Amino acid sequence: MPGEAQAKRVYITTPIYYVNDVPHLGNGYTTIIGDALRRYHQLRGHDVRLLVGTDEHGLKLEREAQEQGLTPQAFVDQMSVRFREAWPKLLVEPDDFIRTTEARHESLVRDIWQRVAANGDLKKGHYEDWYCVGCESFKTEKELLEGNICALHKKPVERLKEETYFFALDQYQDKLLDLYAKSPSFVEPDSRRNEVLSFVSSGLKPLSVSRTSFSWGIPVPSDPKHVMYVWFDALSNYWTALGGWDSELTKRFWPSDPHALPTKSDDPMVIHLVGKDILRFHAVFWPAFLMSAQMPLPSKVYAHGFLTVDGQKMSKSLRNAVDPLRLARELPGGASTLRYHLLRAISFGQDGDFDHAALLERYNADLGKNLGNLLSRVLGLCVKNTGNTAPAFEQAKRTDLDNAFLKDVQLSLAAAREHWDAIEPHRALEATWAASSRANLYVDQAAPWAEAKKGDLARVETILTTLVKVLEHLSAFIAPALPDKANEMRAQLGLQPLAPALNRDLLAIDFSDAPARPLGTATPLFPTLDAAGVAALLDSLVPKAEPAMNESTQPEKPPAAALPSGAPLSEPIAYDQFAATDLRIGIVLEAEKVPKKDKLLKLKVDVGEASPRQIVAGLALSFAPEGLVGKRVIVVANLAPRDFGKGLVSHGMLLAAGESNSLSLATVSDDVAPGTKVK
RNA sequence: GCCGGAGUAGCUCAGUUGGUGAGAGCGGGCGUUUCAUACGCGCUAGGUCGGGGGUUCAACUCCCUCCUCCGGCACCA
Repeated sequence: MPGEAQAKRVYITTPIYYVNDVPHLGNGYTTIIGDALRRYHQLRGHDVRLLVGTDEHGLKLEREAQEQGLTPQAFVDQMSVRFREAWPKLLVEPDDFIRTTEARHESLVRDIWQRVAANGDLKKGHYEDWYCVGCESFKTEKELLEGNICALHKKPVERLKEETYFFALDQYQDKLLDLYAKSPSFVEPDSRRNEVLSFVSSGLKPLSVSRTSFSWGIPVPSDPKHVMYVWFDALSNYWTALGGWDSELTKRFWPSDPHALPTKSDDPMVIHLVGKDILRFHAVFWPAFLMSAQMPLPSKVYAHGFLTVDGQKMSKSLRNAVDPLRLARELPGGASTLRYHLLRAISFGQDGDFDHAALLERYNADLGKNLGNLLSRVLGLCVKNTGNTAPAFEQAKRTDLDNAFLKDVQLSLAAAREHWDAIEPHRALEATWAASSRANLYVDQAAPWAEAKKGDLARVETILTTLVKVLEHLSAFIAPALPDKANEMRAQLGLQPLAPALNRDLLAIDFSDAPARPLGTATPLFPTLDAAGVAALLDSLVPKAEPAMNESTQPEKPPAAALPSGAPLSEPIAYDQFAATDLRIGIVLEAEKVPKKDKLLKLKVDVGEASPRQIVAGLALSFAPEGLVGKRVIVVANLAPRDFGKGLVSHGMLLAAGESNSLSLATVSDDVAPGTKVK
């Protein structure tokens, strides 16, 4: 459209999902939000782009491929397809799908790396620490659970020592704080912003950004025995997917000024949607990388919460049991119903509960009764009274009742737009449905059937055309959440499908006069479910309760297998060094939880001495205190006392092995006396 | 333990700079209309606004304190 102002530009990204995972409700949720926002902006006539993709590098995938006898590339190829094919089934239509193994990505990541290096922010050094294959990252000991278990993946970490490049993250502490201060909406919601703030304020350390211990990654330019740390690689996708330095898309969708704040109004809005678990990478590392490379920053990192399912934590098993694709197939109203519920029921940004019963209630109440039935009754009235046409819509014919109705609708829909702009889908939909409720009220107030009985056809026509006009608007306003249903609704209203175009606002509220026009054929848009139908669906869709104990007391148990075979052994030691450790058999006499310390138990242990010792151990996630009493344990008896503050001192430690939440205490048979030496 | 957030009707939550009798949606109960997908509309919640103190003419809204929940950090040598 020549001559028109440039459309507002919006670039929305979801995380690229690690291909070892599958599309599940959690990442489906993020992706649906992204698509709903994309559709909203598209309807407003904005220049919008949605990027999704897959993260395909790392040790974990290299090993997985090996186990399956595939090359890494072949393995990730087959895995990536699952995501690519999943999203359209949720009515998600991304503009691009980036894979970190694509050449277009790799070459540009190398460019970024070189700019960061040129800026003097990459230094070679050595790193030795625990490494979690699941996270693709080193863990400080403080981040690990009892028994060197990764807190996120509940799997044992490995001891790795290797040459690595360090990124000078510490040099960016002040600049990041400055960014958060000057651009308060860079991280949202506020509670997450505070967390980021406190993390950065507490001090940043250089960040290890390369590996030499595996090869499935992007080689470091000029030092190809290193591959890039997976986050350096992965985060860059948001930018590389646009095509790089001088590409058309980069100019359109990435801000141009590396020194400007990301809120400059004439720049494109770059919105990263992320789960709260990966906020730090996006809100700290990513802008620091970009600053170092002297590249412009995104506008906003929005971290949403986690979902529980029917009030329960989404464990691995549940996560697999709640399959969004299956819901999209089996729910009445299909993917749109799922989308609507996710967008409407969960306050975006907060943790939320995905409740199957609430979903069906909402389907019946909001979709079936409130909106679906409204459409049905209005169209039915039109068939009976106006020859299935929408009569001319004319201001002059309207009464106060009609105008009050339109005024309220106008207010609600305007509010809905504002809420979409503010990334508050739940509020936007609430406001949209307020307009629908208002229309139901108006039908009753205006009572066109009564006017028809009186023979006042002109009045009937005015009422019905007013309703049809509002339904037209509703059909567009529901489209971000319920794209297919929006167009079905429009077909019934005798309208063409929504056809977004740049600078054309399809969510404009237009109550200007319009001529009469024919309507389409009415058919229930959202057939309501009766009680039996609800029960049957619930029975089929709700994951069956775990047969064993409930989740909270018995967290998911990784396989009993210990460290992966690749774990390097520690350096050999002489016998004397071992002998210096005085291991004794002890019997637990008392055990209690240490208040305010998640993981600590305070024990009284008889190690054959005059009086029992107090030992503080990080066992609380695995053992109920009372379950330990009477157990024989192996105690490191000559360990220096350790003070936990407030007079809580530990005299020794216990040997334990296994998984974080299901630790196994090293023990001996019952006939060994306390104090017996172990060697 | 430190930092942050939150505790308001059965459920999910709104409640602006402190001020007329504390709200919405859903569910439940009662009533009612008949155009409609047994759908709509109206009425109905006797809630100590987590507990306790305080400031004030006046506090859900400010201060202190305690409790609980949720995050983040810390805590297992």
